[in-house]
Amino acid sequence: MTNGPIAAGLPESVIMLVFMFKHRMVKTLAEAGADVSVMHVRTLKTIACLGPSTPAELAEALQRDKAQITRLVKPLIEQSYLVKSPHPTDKRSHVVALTRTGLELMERIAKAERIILERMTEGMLASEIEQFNALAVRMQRNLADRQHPACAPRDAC
Amino acid sequence: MTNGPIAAGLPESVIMLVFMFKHRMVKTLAEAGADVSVMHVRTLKTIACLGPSTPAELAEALQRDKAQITRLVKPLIEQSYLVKSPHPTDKRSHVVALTRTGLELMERIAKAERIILERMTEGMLASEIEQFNALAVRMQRNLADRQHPACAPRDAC
DNA sequence: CTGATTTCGTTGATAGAGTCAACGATCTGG
DNA sequence: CCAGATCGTTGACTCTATCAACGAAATCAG
Repeated sequence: MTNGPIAAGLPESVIMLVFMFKHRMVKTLAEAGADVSVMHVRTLKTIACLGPSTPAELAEALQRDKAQITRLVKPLIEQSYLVKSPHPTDKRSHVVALTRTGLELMERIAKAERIILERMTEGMLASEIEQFNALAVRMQRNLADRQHPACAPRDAC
Repeated sequence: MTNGPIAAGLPESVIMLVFMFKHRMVKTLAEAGADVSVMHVRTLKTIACLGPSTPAELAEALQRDKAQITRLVKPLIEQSYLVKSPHPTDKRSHVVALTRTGLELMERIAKAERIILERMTEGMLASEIEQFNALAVRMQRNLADRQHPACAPRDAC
């Protein structure tokens, strides 16, 4: 029934990895003078990936509470990285889309993130990186709530 | 100079994986009636690994601010999972150690965590799990601050 | 030894991240 | 049309994280 011995350090190593990655991102963003947090960056990336989106769509894609989406999007609109337009068919809702400024910010961020990723994967084969990513996705899907269709596997962008 | 194309989804997949793992841990801990957070669990595990430790040692092992260690340890002492004893040679410091109650809690937590890990690694080969873990450790070390000796690679327990 | 500096853990302040409950507005199905 | 579901927002709260300042103790220089 089991998969044999499970590496006890598995959670630790990944938690630490993510912590360090976020840590570097925060520092890099601060140095770049971008007044956004890691979650703001993930929000922007998700919108770049999905196209103009409703808060509900972002909440599903990021697996976050809709309340948090509201609070993430607000400063991004204030800083003109996003624009809010009324939803075409549902007056309760609206869609947020990247502005030109938002796209420019994302380009700067992508450049910074690329440097971090290159350092992170230093000395690793492309095939190793690819496999690591694939395994992360598999485990993520294994942990997803199977009862809840919204948590079904999503394709990368 | 580069490693070729870097999977753009790498940060996303790992961030999401860690988020989901923590999410399950929080739920599991609540169900088990353990009034501790994920960081509390990591603190206990670190002490179990290192043995009786000073806050400074925990801060280094967990890569967290010493202030946060103070705040993590406090409720664990209040709940009698840890005991604080004076440091043998340094009157400024002290050591925290697991109590019998703390060890019992850790056993319960280990059992719960094992279930999560089995689900997470469902359908994966032991070799895949092992390799994933090894790659995570390598990337974590690549990101560690090389100037700062405290961030040097640590052996697992 | 003595004084200057450093280090130890604690505390306060602040910010980010995440969750839950409630609400008004709107949509939808009967 | 009306009852119930859904949308985004807000309030309140917890956990996580960081930085600066502090008293106490250790250490180092002279």
